[in-house]
Amino acid sequence: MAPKVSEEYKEKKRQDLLKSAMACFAEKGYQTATIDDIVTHSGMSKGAFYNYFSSKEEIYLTLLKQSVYLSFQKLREAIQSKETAKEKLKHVFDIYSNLDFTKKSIQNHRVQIEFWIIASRNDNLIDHMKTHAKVFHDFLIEIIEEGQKKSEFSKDIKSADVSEIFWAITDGLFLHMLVEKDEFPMKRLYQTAGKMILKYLEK
Amino acid sequence: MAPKVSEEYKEKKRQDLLKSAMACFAEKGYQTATIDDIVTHSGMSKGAFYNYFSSKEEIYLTLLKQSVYLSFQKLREAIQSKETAKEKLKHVFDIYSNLDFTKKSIQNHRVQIEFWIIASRNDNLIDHMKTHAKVFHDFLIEIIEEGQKKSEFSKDIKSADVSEIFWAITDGLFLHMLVEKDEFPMKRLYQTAGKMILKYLEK
Amino acid sequence: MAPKVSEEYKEKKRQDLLKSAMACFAEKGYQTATIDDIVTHSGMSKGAFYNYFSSKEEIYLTLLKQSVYLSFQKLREAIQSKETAKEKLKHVFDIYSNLDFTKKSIQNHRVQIEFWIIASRNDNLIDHMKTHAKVFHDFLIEIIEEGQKKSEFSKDIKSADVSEIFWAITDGLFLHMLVEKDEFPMKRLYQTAGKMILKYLEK
Amino acid sequence: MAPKVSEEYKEKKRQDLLKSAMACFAEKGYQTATIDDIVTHSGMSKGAFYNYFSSKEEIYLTLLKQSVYLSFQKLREAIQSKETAKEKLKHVFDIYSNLDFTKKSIQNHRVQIEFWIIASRNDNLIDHMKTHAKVFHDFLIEIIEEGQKKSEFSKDIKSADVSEIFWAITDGLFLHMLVEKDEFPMKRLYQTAGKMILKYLEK
DNA sequence: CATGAATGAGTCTTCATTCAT
DNA sequence: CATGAATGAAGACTCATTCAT
Repeated sequence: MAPKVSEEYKEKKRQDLLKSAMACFAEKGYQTATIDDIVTHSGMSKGAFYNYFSSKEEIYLTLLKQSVYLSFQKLREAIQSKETAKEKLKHVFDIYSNLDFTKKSIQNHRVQIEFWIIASRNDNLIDHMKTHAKVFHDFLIEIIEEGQKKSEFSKDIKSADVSEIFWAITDGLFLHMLVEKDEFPMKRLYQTAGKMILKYLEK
Repeated sequence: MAPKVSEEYKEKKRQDLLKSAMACFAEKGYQTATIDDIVTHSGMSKGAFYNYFSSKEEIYLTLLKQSVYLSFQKLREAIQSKETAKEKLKHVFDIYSNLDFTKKSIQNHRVQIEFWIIASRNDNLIDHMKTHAKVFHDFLIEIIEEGQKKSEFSKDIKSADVSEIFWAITDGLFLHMLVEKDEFPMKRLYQTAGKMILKYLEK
Repeated sequence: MAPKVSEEYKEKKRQDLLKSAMACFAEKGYQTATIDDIVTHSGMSKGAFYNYFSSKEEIYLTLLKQSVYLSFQKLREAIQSKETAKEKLKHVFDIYSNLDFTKKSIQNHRVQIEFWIIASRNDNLIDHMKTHAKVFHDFLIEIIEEGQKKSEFSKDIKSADVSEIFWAITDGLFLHMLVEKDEFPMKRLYQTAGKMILKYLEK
Repeated sequence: MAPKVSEEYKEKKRQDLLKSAMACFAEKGYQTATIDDIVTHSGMSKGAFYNYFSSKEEIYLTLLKQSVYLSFQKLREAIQSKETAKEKLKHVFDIYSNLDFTKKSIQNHRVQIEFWIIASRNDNLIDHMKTHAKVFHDFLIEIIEEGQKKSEFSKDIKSADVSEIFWAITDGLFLHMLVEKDEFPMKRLYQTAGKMILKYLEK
């Protein structure tokens, strides 16, 4: 027999909880945010929460998987129209430097970085983290190696290292932005970093 | 009334507690590490702890202030002997790329990054953090501008931005190392980043 | 308004729920088994459950009343063909010593004993329990006194006490069997107990 | 350095908690009695409880071990002065039939029997239970076999079976007493059971 | 009647902090 | 000053029961 509420209804509630959880984890951090915070934020009851997620940890992980997945999807799509490796790379820099650095967006990044630290203390989560990191890492390596094949970029350069440095800059800048907030010239810094990397890649 | 114990004795106990606290916060994180963990690690009693620090938060803050201060001192001393700005900069890269990436060292960095996140949620701590960041930031700006004055580096470049990117790379790489652990070629990555920055700075 | 479904249909569902409840209470105990366990086991919905029983307690009580009733019916029927009191008594011993000590049967006994304990804490249930106990108790007393009248058994013996001891042995052995499980020589023990009682009853 | 409170003080508190726990488990049962019930009964705080026992389960187990141990100690001591096996056995019957069937004593037995059921659902506890049961079981077997050696008792009888039946009667009678309460002629029943067993053992 | 999502009081457990000794 | 037992507020999670659909 069909369930009394539609799947869309349930999915919406689930997403509401995820949104509330993101807001709470961002504001207070994983440990400090409570289930009560989340359900109060979402207007649901505690019991309802546990109908959708089995634990605080589970919603946290779901949140992370989802947001990482979504941001990677966007990245991949954005690149498709570009021809040369250099253009692709530039576009990646553009995307990151044009992110809306609204409060909400910043908070998402805070959750991501916090997770990185939490994961580093937990063997189960580490694998999870590595897998996600690899997706982004490989994505950039692919572009760089394409550029090397097409002789846009120097062949003497280790693509993996440049990719690693790019993501380090990304995470490092976000980390700093968390503290510096409004005064942080994220856009300009990102573009500068882009130039720096391109200059290094070019022969 | 004359104090019953010498100041040195008290200072030693304080330092013991700080060391234990660092070990515990590094291993478990600020929220997860308990006062019990710290006093057990240090061999003292809970009562003793509260004679030296008024709260868990206080020892955490003290720790951070102290450890940042120590690492900056080392940095400043290390470059004194160098002549040119380029040499100084290279030396900074060298220092970071030759850090001992032992478990203990990694854990200290984890504490630092975690603090960055915690601070970002607390207006009182943010100022604190900014002040500390500024010390490192200014240190690098000074070197870069010296290089620009001496025409070692291009004058078209914003020194503050390069400094910011350098510290972003530093924090970003440490963040990634936390997860990748032993397999992470920190040294090579640091040297690559150094080359990248130098190439960008040079005319 | 005419009922929408037949009485048989409703009774069938009720019995299904009772069976499921017995299985769950047996497996997990009254407190630990949940309504969810019961409805999952029966394939019904929680709402359906509450159409047939007003509470967890109610289904529990219903179960107990029913199962005690059933087992007594069997006992009474089994005796009818026997002539002498001694034969009747022996047959009771036989019936119990030949019960199938399958997992399911053991679990039923567990439920019975557990109910005994739960009832002992609740004045309403105690009367209930006493009434049921009395049925079994009187049944045995009747046989023994018949034997005394017919001079099969010694008249110096208090029939009620022997009956009480018989049921104590029965419940005690089942209790021990719950723990000893497969290794428990229930059949032999029951027969030994039977001989012991008969020897005592005989002049 | 010496602890600030004596070991006796701590042991007393521990025993207070055990007493309170026994009272609460007896009154409400393991599942229904709460930590709050126990600490309220003992006049301590919830936190204090967890200084002495790590969980509700732990205090429950401790309680069981202790009370079983104590009652067995008493039993063994009581026997020592007796010469013949028959006298020993009679004395065991006497001890049980002269137990004070006060409310408190009855409640202890309720806890014991309830534990038997709980243990039967948990593989870890079952072994525990078997071990305890064996102590009592072996104790009786020893006496019976001594009587067989000395020709006080028939050699055709399986000592283990008689022992098993004795303990079954004991537990069975206690179970029934829980429900019948004051009206239950425990003493007389126990003596009757004793005669029954002795008659069976004698040649 | 059936469904199963929602409710929220109730439970165990943790832990920063206090304070009598 | 040192000790560590005591405190109790707070938090994650459960589950019998209700009720809108």
